[in-house]
Amino acid sequence: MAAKDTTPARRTTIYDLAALAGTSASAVSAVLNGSWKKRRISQKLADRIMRIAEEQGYSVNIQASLLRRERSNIIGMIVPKYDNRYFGAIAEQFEARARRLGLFPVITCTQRDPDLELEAARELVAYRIDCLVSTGATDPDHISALCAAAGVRTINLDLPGSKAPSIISDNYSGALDLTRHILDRCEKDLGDKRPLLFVGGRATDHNTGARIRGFRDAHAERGIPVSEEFILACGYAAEKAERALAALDMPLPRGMFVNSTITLEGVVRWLNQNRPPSKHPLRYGCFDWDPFAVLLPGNIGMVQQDVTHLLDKVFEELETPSGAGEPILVPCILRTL
Amino acid sequence: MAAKDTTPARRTTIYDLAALAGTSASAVSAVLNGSWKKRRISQKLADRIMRIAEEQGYSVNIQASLLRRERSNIIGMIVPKYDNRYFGAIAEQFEARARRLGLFPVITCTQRDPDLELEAARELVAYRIDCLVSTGATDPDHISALCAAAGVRTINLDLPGSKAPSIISDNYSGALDLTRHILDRCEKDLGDKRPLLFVGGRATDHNTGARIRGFRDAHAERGIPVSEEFILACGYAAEKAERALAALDMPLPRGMFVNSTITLEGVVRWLNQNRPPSKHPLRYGCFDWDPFAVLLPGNIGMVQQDVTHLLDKVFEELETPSGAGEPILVPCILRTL
DNA sequence: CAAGCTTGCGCAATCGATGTAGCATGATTG
DNA sequence: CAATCATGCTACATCGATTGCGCAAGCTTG
Repeated sequence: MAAKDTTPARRTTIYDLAALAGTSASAVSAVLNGSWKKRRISQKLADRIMRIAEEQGYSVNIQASLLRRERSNIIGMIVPKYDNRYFGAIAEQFEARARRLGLFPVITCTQRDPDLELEAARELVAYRIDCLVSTGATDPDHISALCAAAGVRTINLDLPGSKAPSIISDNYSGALDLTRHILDRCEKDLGDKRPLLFVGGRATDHNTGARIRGFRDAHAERGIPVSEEFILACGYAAEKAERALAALDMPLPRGMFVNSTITLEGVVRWLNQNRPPSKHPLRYGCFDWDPFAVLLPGNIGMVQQDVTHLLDKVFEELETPSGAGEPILVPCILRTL
Repeated sequence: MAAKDTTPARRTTIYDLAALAGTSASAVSAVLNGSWKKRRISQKLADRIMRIAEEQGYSVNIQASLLRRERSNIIGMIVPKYDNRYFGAIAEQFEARARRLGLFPVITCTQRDPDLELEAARELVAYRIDCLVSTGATDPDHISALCAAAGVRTINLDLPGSKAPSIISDNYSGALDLTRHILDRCEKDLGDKRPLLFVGGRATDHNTGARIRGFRDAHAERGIPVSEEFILACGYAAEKAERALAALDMPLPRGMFVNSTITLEGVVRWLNQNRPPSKHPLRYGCFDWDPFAVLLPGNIGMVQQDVTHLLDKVFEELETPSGAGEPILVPCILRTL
């Protein structure tokens, strides 16, 4: 109890190491950041500095380093949620790949909240990120504008924008395939030829729009008219789906197209409480994949978005910028069950 | 095409703003970081600076700011995976709460890889984080040591360590409750009184150890002996569970205790391919919760870890440090089905 | 009206790492 | 042996924001 915690423990700096090694801070810096060969530092001095740095448990002050350097090598990503396999996989793979490229990934989860998205983007910009990947952003163009003003590139993932290159799934084709499959199975298994019910998503968001087009076109191919009441774009949240189903003003169709796994949670919950499958056999498919949802009775197909391929494109864009334009479409994988 | 991208677009600094406002950089800095009242800057000047900053879309250079300041207000977290609801919820809630406290959360996913855990910790330390929360870390003490050397506090979450305060679920009680429940149901539904099969996890990790103790004690209460072969601590990954089940050298028990949702994926996959439930009725429970797994036939209980409560404790510890000691146990919630 | 406050603000050092420019020293060449 | 060159290293300005210190002008007070 001599001095009461008089150790604010100033971290070792290159100056400390320089003193210990009897050399200059420049030499230490050069050795530690790898530029020492170009700077004609002898192997001997390099070794000594390295050894001392390790002994002292030295760790660069990135803040100081970045302040001086041109690029930060920090790459930011905003992501709506972590409550499903799709975004989870995006986050994991994004991190792994960024790291492989020597970049430092910083991912922020914005809860599908437009204000939070902007706030998070602003914060990341303050950290001088080199590039921001906006995943599933509500208003990607707003984010791009904000970043552009600070000279930060953006890439849109999952939902397209007009001010930055966008990489998204081919939602139309995915929905077309899934809808065809559900219609087939409804007819084959249940002898039902009526239109399916589309549940979940926001009618204003690009992906839901594309999926609804695919959904409608698959019906049109078969000459099945789809009236408005069959489209329940009630939002993504599980509770919203439950409420929408409860408020349904017609007999529940035998086939359903569920627009996301989180929506599926609500749908399944509602069905279990209101339409025991024994009494009301159903066939449904879901846009997005989940390993347990795959096993649900009645689930006959899940569209898995190709995360690896999507991120391939993101990192291609990162390395050789092509600029904004038509979204790059990545095919989905239909997993029939 | 006049000059080919001759705009490295140097970001606006406080000096630029000072020039525009006809004042000094100190004044600008004080106004923008809120310390201007203490520094007796007039309201009038403050307003002018604010206006100009907004017009210019100014954004502080956090690197420069942090370099000068004492604390960084960055709080780091490492997390093993994003492929399940538990860690997803931890990440989401951690971010939200950190943000509410004015901290900047940086989460890194370490893929259950001990080397990556250390590497990530080292990197976060370089960013001068104020505190690191190691979630489910393989070797939390190693991380704590590394951080301590740099004067960075650590808090262990989900898996305990001896060198930092640890906040974990009460795995023993959770496992005891779940095992009792499965045993009851096996007897009631199937008339089976044999021991359950424990599948998944690493025997060396604290949580699996505690759960196995709970598992054994619940059997002991009923006088059911559990031999070694009933404990399959084969790792967490789904494939490992499948292989372990395939290699099982005895008839498959009627009841199972599955140690995580990711393990459950493997178990269910294997069962579906090898023991159609119709021919081999089972009762199983799982430590960890998943909304779709809840609906699986045969699944009769899931233990949900209380993420909100766990994070309450983490942030309590953050605000009023108590130091290392016995892990703080947070009760789990058994969701019977 | 001099001494002492208060108000409002600017100067300059500082944080730690980086990289350019330059200075010794020894080796090589004509 | 002088001129040239390569080698190995150091000094110092710099990045942008923060902050202790101090200065000037206006206001009180006796």
